[in-house]
Amino acid sequence: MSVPPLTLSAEFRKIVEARMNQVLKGIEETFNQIIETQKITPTELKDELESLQESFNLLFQKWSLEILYTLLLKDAIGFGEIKKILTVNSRTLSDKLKMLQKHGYITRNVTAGPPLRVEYTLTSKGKNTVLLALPLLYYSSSSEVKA
Amino acid sequence: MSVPPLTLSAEFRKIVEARMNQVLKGIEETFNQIIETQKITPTELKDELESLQESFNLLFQKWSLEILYTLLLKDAIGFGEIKKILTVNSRTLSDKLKMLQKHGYITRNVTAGPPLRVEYTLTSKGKNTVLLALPLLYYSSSSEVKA
DNA sequence: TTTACTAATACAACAAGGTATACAAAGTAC
DNA sequence: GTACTTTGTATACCTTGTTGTATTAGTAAA
Repeated sequence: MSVPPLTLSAEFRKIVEARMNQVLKGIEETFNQIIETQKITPTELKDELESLQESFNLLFQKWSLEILYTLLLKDAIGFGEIKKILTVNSRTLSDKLKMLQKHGYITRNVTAGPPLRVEYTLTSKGKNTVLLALPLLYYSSSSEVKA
Repeated sequence: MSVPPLTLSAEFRKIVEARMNQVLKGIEETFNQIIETQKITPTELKDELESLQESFNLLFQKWSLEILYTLLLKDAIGFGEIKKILTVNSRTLSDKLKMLQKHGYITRNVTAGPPLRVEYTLTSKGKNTVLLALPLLYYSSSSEVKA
C-alpha cells in the first residue's frame, strides 16, 4: 500500500516506540531468567503452545483486533459506524461482535429510543488486550519499513 | 483441549503477568496522552488501521507466531524438528519459513555436512517481535480461564 | 549402485471463513 | 397503511489457505 505517514501515526509511533524499548528490555530479562534455569523438552513446548492456542485463534482471526482497536479509539460506537470504518460485511461484523462479546472483550448496550441504537464498548479485558497489542503492532510495522 | 497446567506454564505466567501489569500501566498512560490532545476522525482511524494491516496480516496468520515462539525457546532448530513439534504440513511450514525469512524475522543457515542440516534462528527483529507478543498471549489466555 | 537421510516441492482435494445480495424486525414519521 | 431508519439475519457462492500423499534434490555411507 505504502500510505504516506500520517502526522498522527508519526507521533503515535514515536511515543509508543520509546515506551516499547523499556517494555522489551523488561520482558527479555524476565524471559531469560526463566529459560536459563529450565530446560524445555519438545513435548513441554508443544503443550505450552496448545495452552495458548485458543485465545490466540480467537484474537488473531481477521477483524478481531481491528474491531477492538476501533473501539479503543472511538469509545462508544454503533454497528453502522464500525461497518463503515472497517468496510466489513454485515454478516461478518455481526459474527465477530457476538464472539468478542461472548468472550468478554466487549459489551453491547441497547438504547431503545426513537432511532434504535446499539452501542458497543470495550470491557477492561478488551481494553487491556488492545493496549498490550499496540507495541507489537507498531514494532512489527515500523521495522517492516526499515527492512 | 483443557491440558492440565504445566509447572513451566504456571511459573511462566506468574512472572510474565507481574511484568505485564507494569507494561500495561505505562502503555495506557502513553496512549491517553496522545488521545486526549487529539480528536481522531473516522478517516484517520481507517488510514491508521491500514498502515498497520500489512504486518498484522503477516504475523497473525496461522503458524507464524507459533514458529517464532518455537524458535525463541529452542534457539537453533531444523526443519524436521519444527515440523514434529507443531505437527504442521511440510508445504505449509516451508511456505511460512520462507515468508518469515523474507520479512527478516528468521535466518536460514545451511551446514552441508554428511547429514544435510538446515538451521533456523531468530533475527533480533524476530526475537523482539515474539517477546512483545508474550504479554498479549499470556494475558488473553489467562483471562480466558477466569471469564 | 543402492540405500539412507533431511529438506523441500507438486498437485489435487478439502474445509473454513468471508462476501454479496437480499431480506426481516422494531420503531417513528407521514 | 406506507415509507424510512438502524440493526441485524439468511442463503448461497467463492476465495484462500491447509492438508495428504507422493515425489524430487542433495549428500554420503555401504
